[in-house]
Amino acid sequence: MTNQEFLRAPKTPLNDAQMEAVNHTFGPALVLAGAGSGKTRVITTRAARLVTEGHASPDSVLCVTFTNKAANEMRQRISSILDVSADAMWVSTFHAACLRILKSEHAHAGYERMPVIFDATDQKSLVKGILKEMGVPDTDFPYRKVMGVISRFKNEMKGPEEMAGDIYLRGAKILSQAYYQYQERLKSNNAVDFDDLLTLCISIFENRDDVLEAYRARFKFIMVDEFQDTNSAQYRFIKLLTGAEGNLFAVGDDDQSIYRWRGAKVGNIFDFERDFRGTRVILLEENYRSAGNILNAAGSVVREIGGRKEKKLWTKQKAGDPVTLYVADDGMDEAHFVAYEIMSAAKKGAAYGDFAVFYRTNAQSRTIEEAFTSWKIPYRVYGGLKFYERKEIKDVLSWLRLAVNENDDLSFRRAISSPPRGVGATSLAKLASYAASRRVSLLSAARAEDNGIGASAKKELLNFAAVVSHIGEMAGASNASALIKYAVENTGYLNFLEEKKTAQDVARAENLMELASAAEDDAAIGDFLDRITLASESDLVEEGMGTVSIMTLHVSKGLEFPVVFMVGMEDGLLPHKNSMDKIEEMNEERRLCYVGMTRAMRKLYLSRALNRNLFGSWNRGVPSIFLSSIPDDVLEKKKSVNVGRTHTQGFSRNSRW
DNA sequence: TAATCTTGAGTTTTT
DNA sequence: CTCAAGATTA
Repeated sequence: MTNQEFLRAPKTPLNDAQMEAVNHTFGPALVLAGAGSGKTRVITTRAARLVTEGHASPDSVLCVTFTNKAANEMRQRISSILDVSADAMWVSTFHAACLRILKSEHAHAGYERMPVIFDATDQKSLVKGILKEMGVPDTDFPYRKVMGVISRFKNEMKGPEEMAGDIYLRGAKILSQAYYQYQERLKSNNAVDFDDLLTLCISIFENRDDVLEAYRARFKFIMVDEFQDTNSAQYRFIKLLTGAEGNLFAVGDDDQSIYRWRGAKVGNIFDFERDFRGTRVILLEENYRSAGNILNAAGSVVREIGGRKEKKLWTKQKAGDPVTLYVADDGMDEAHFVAYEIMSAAKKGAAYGDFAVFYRTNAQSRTIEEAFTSWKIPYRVYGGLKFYERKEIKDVLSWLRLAVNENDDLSFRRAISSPPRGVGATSLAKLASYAASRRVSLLSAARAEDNGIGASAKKELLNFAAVVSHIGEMAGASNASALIKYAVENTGYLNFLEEKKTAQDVARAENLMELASAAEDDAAIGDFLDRITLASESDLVEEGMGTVSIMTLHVSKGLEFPVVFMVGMEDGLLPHKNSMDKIEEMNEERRLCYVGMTRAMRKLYLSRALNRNLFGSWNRGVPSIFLSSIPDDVLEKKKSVNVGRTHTQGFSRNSRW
């Protein structure tokens, strides 16, 4: 999983259960791998073994995971075990695998040219635009909900018709219209969204036996990581690809299922044995990561959930330090406690990279960051605003996307006003209705002589179209990085930033340079665009960076750190207030808590505050119900020592308490 | 058309 | 409190 584990791995022999899993060759297997039980090692060793023992050629193995980071790490580890190249092996995320399939098979899904991928931001503006046009009040149909419903139906392979007929769905009729429109818009932009990558592959497989057979013949062995997080579409995709021999090897842990709200079906783990007769179930129960007390405390939190696959995680490690529960006066005090503990350890020689701070909501990061800044502790926030979702990045990329795909009206709208060039809402509306009536893209409408736009805006539009065309012509000849540099300068975007010269704009200009260097490895701009829309922030987490890592509990999954702080252990935060009245959601919060705790190797700190400022008003902090699950003998309680107060010169700013 | 003010909403987000 | 989106004004 991490470098530490990787370096340690070759020295430790596999345990019996790991050995059984690695040596499993034919037929279906379900490996229930507890936190820190070496599941990545099992998958990679097995993949390598299938090849070295001659059961499979590299190109007949497909390994799917959820994050690029996990995929990259897996590939690296497999090739380091193998003496032959593992390049031919498909080790990737679900989405990247589907993208790759679609690149050859898109015609079977009704796409003449390979569609581009619209990311979350694009989806958002598409949905918002549709709702606005439909004149639906956003109080009744907030775009977030609408997007969620559409995604849910897609992942169940249900179209707008089925949505309209869903009697349990409030506002089904309107929602299904929005859904229909949404798909239409994607199609006319020659675009697909993340969900489509999967669902299109599924429908190709279901409608074209010959295509399905070809892929089945190729992928003799399929492995799935983090199986508990697969949604219906992903499971269906896997079931389709798994041929008659059923060489499907799934690894997962129902206790670490934290994406139910996104459509993940823990039930897939329970259905597995039914769907694949004769499944061999293997339990990995020995934990190699955490000290005894930490494992004990974490296990107690999740033990209260009903209907789990019962596993008893154990470790040979010593009990170690007790889990420390710090009761702070308020959020500031809590943050300064964390900073103080890290600072003291650092003075004794600990590396900042050994520490991580987890919280339930992004809003909690601010307080921690402020404390770290005042103590001069280097930190890095993971998650939050993604690099590729920053305004300046999306602005420049919109030019490139438009140049690559002239039907991309969404990118047109963004590019035309970045930087602003005297084409505003009125001209755009005219242009849009012209384009709609002739069924052409906005870009070709901009080039049209008879589009009825006023003279000055028309001139701007023609200039704009000329620059786009030029970028498009260059796209074939120059590499991605050079093209980005060209676009940054020739669209006037860099000038626009440099003229303003505020600190933010300087930072933005720097980000654009970073964008160009991020593209250096990609030859074609199209590949670069695909790669970054499928990239995520957690891909960037690296250890030994010499900085403290701070992130949400969700982002922490799959990582490990010697010392972990979990802040905000209060009812309303963890468990989150919106999840407290439904038992299933409450269980998911429990699992989330468990995931966070089991990231810790040596030392785990939990903290809560007696008073917490939320959205500008003070609330009394009620201890998290999860704390009451943890046995007293592994817990060491600490009262506030107000370490922050002395540091920040007295009861400054926010402290009324 | 673009900058500035006001209002309102705020869980998590692998791709 | 803080940020983003919409409304208003220059």
